[in-house]
Amino acid sequence: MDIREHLRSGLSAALAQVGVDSHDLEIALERPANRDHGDWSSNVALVTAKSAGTNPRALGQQLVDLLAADPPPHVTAVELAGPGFVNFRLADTWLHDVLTDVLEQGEADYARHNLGAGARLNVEFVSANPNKPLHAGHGRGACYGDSIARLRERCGYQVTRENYINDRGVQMARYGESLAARKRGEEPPEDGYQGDYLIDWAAEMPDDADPLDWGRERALASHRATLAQLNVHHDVWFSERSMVDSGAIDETLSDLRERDAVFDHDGAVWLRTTALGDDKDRVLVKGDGDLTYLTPDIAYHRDKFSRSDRLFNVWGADHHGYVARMKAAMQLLGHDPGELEIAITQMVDFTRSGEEVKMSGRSGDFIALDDIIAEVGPDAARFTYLIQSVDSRQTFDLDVVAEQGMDNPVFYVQYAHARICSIVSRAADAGFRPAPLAETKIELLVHPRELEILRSLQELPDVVRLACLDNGPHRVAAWAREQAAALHGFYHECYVVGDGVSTEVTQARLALVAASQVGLRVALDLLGVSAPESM
RNA sequence: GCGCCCGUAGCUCAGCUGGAUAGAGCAUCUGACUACGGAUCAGAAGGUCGGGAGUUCGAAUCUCUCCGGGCGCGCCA
Repeated sequence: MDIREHLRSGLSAALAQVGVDSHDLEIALERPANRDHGDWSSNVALVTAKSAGTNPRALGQQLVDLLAADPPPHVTAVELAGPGFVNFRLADTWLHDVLTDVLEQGEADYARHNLGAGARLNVEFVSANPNKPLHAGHGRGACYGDSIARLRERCGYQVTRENYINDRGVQMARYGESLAARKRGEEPPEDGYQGDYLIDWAAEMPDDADPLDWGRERALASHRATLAQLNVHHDVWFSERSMVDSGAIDETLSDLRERDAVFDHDGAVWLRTTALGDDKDRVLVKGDGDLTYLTPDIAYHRDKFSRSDRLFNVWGADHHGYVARMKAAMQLLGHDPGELEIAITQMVDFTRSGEEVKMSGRSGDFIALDDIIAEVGPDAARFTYLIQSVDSRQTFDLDVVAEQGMDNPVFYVQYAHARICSIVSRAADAGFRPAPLAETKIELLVHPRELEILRSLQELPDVVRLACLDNGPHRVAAWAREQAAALHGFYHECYVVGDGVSTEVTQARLALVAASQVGLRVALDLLGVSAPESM
């Protein structure tokens, strides 16, 4: 049971005794940054003093006196501090409860939540054009989208990972022409695709193949292989072209027409998005009868909604301007725009030896995602993409990330996991077998290093919940680093197996490292990074 | 001009639904194994949280404004 439940009910009862109604109040409890302020602290007195017609310190003192007279479990002291904080000091036993929780719930259930209540969530990410290999910039969205999916799965959503294939329209026609030209040994057309990869692909292409169809499959095979290296696997690859054949696009247009969401003007068909927060109305069908890019996109989102309760899109920074129109379009189709979440990932810069590595979309002059993975390895690539908030522009230093040393947090975390495996196997060699928790004297865990591991583990459920709520997997990466630091520090000061260590302490510490391992495995899995047993 | 993101230690970044003395890694300096992997650990130093104003018991966090950087603002995709 979460210690905060105990403290909350104690505070709630005390508030009732002094005549403050706390029923509709979420009593905040936090771990003070400063240890001198105790193990847990509440600001209820500061928050409620005004409405109670008193001042925070006076109210706080009343609460402290009541709580001290009848302390909640584990509480050894209750103190008033600062402007009116109620601070709790706890016996180490509260952390021993954390150990029990972690080991009883295990990797499968610790830090699992039910925020989604089983709702079907469609997470669409990557969705790169099927006419070139994935480039380094795609890596961020790929790893982010996949970790979002993992977080949501752990938090009670039924997730579908989806990749949209823009396989219709002029850019695909140009791609087919470029591929055919390369096949003939010619340069691609001026408005075609210039990248060297086309030379290789053309060489692979059978003489009788349709360049567009074959080229589409070739590009998708390339995407699939690259993503697989990053441990990213989509459940659905959804073709834009399929919506022409299925009539989904026409259906969408008539649906919008029936809802009076479109109007005709200057020979084009317009969507009324201004009424819903967009800058201007948007053309769906151009004067020449062609569709704009927006129309299939709307049809696609309409289709996703037909099979999902909620949608989550990962878009690059260059697409943030389309958020308002897509939300407006969904609203015009009768959906709650709040059920469509769109995350924007800021751009990534690559440096090597401090020098910027140039990327330009023109003439296919880009760093291939494959090359990044080959240079730094899949785990380092994933961890690096994910350790930073996607709201910030990222600088990805290839030298630093490729280094298998201290500059590189992924190895630091993985090493902590490998080290635990090593300890366990060492203990096994010395004749120690994992004992049932009931027979383990976990109350022997009193060293500050031991308790630090447990404090950190106690935070993991909160970290996972928050990371899910604010779509920030980087929080999990930061936690993993902290847990690893706690483990390494423990390792140096507390021997698990050794001449001066009693059997009981060895058993207790084996339980402790097992719990740390559970936490590390949960975190690494959410990040899609492997947890090696040796390195 | 309008919209979104960012501005925190020398560098790369956390912290942002308000909490007490603003954190981590790297870099710099000083230390630590005759027992579990030194890819480790301990310590030191390092700050006008871009500037200003406001909200209040309290602001890196919320509001306004200004400055600086990035990305967008098509009957292109």
